[in-house]
Amino acid sequence: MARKADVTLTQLRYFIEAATCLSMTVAAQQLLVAQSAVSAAVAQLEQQVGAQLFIRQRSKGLALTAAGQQLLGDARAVLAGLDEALDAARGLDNQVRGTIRIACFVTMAPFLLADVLALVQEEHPHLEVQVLEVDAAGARDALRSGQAEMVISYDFGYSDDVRRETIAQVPAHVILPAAHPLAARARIPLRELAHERMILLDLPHSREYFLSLLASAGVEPVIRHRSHGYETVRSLVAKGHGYSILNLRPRHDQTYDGRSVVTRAIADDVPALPFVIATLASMRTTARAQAVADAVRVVVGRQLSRRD
Amino acid sequence: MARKADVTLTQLRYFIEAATCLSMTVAAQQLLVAQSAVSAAVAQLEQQVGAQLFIRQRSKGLALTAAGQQLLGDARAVLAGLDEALDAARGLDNQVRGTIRIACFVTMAPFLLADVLALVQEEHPHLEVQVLEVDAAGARDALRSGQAEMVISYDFGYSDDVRRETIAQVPAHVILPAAHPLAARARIPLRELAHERMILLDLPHSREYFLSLLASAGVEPVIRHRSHGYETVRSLVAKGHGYSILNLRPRHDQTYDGRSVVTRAIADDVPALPFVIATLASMRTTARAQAVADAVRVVVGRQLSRRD
DNA sequence: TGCCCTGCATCTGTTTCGGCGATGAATCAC
DNA sequence: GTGATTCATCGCCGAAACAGATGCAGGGCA
Repeated sequence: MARKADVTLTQLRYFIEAATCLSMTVAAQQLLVAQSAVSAAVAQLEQQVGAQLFIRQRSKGLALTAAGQQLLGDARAVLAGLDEALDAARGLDNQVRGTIRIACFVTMAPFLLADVLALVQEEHPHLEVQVLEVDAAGARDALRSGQAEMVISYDFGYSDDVRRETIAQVPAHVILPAAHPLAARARIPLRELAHERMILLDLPHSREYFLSLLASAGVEPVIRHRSHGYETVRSLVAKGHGYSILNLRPRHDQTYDGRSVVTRAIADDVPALPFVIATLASMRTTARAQAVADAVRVVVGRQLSRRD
Repeated sequence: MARKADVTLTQLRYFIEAATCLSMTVAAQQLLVAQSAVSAAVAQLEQQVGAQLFIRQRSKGLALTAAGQQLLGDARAVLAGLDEALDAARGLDNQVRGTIRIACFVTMAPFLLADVLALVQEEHPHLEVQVLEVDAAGARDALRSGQAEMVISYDFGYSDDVRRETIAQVPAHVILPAAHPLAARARIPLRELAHERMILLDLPHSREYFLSLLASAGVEPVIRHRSHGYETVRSLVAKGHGYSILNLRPRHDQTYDGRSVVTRAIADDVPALPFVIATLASMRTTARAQAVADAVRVVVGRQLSRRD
């Protein structure tokens, strides 16, 4: 006996139409196929189901058997369910609702997420955003594994299979203890830092970036401390342990432990960090991702204009 | 954009297997097809759905996108629903449950139905029998149109597309008013009825049968009354309006209006009426029909043995 | 850094399957 | 009987699916 697994959607569709019209000839016209196709499809379906579905009344139409009646209803339900499932899968790409998972580079999170999430919620109340805070390696993994549909980060030399949209350029700056002699200068040449002690924000890609800035000015830094934590670095600097180089810049200079840092521009012509929204090149951009990207652009634009 | 109507069950099955294995290569082995087939099927499905379902991680497996997650669950549900529907359609042919519609020749109904229905209900509590009382033409129509899956009747010269199983032979007999001179005879030669007045049970096939019996004895009957009703014929006979010829024979000779008839065998060697169970030759006999047929055989067997 | 292994995509030749059109068989209406 | 209707069947064809080989990219390892 033929296995039910071999039943075809076409067979079901032809059967439904034939059962609806109670005529294979009419059904064939409706379906824009030859009558023989309908006849063959129904015959196959009957064989595979193992039950007679129609009673053939020569020169009259068809009549449904009990099994046919039963299958007609069920088959309609199955096809409707399939359509619904496909629409749902489609809809997930095209509607700004449901859930989107994104990743955000850890140091950026406190600067952006609150505003971005608020803006998205305002614009698209039915879209829920789940955020993963990641480092450079984590960003790549999150994209690849599908854990995150998009990543907010710097441009960590992503491979070609990652699509990047640059939102802004974030210049590096120097932070110093308030009492530091160099704090008197408006702009600090990196060369001047050669013999100062440095507090390094020690994150995978950031680390190499900071060191490359100094190297381009011929400076090999004296690294006094390393930390994964952005605020930890600031407090170490404020306490007088050394200077640091950072990109994002809080709106104030206070630290958690009540001190403060001073922020100074870099006099050298050094590259800023590209702030990007990264997605997989192999994935079509969904409307949901676009909505979040829009919010990020707006928030970043606001923060840049405030700083001027 | 490709229409969702072109989605194939094979595509769904391959997709589900690939999503389950998180690998097209493994899925292909499970499915006993080439890896290229799975790859192509998934690619087509993605195109037709209009959404990306997998994230391809070279040299690693696959990861499901949000749309893929969604579709995986829905597709499984659809396939399960389809299997269920096919099983249901199949089951209707193989299980003795649900509903069966049969037809019964009108004059037989009061002799058989009560016992048959009781027996079926006893043997198969989950099987409901719906009965249509029909004449000879109605029996044929009921079969053809699917209104009845089987018919209990005499053999009305059904065409070849009707399968007949003969259950019994029902001999014709003569009924007379109690006071009739011929009532003294144990067996009555038809020739003796030549000048008697006849009450004809006037039903399509029965009519021709009764007249053919008389004709075979060279008798052209004097028809005094015709009636479609079996009991009407009996009461007319009891009242003395004439004689009649019938086949089935009540267990008593009383009539509704308090009179009685006498029943006498026919002396001539005339053909009995074949009592048959008729079904469409083009339909496989279902277990349900078989169950009812069994009950009919038992009931008819009982009634014949009682009469001896 | 170079090599191998893995895993998906793609290409090519082959086969299978579904559909078309014509024909046949059975029935009904006239 | 004749024509019309309706479904089944047959031969042919084209498109689609498949298998197998190859290509390509990334990860792991030495």
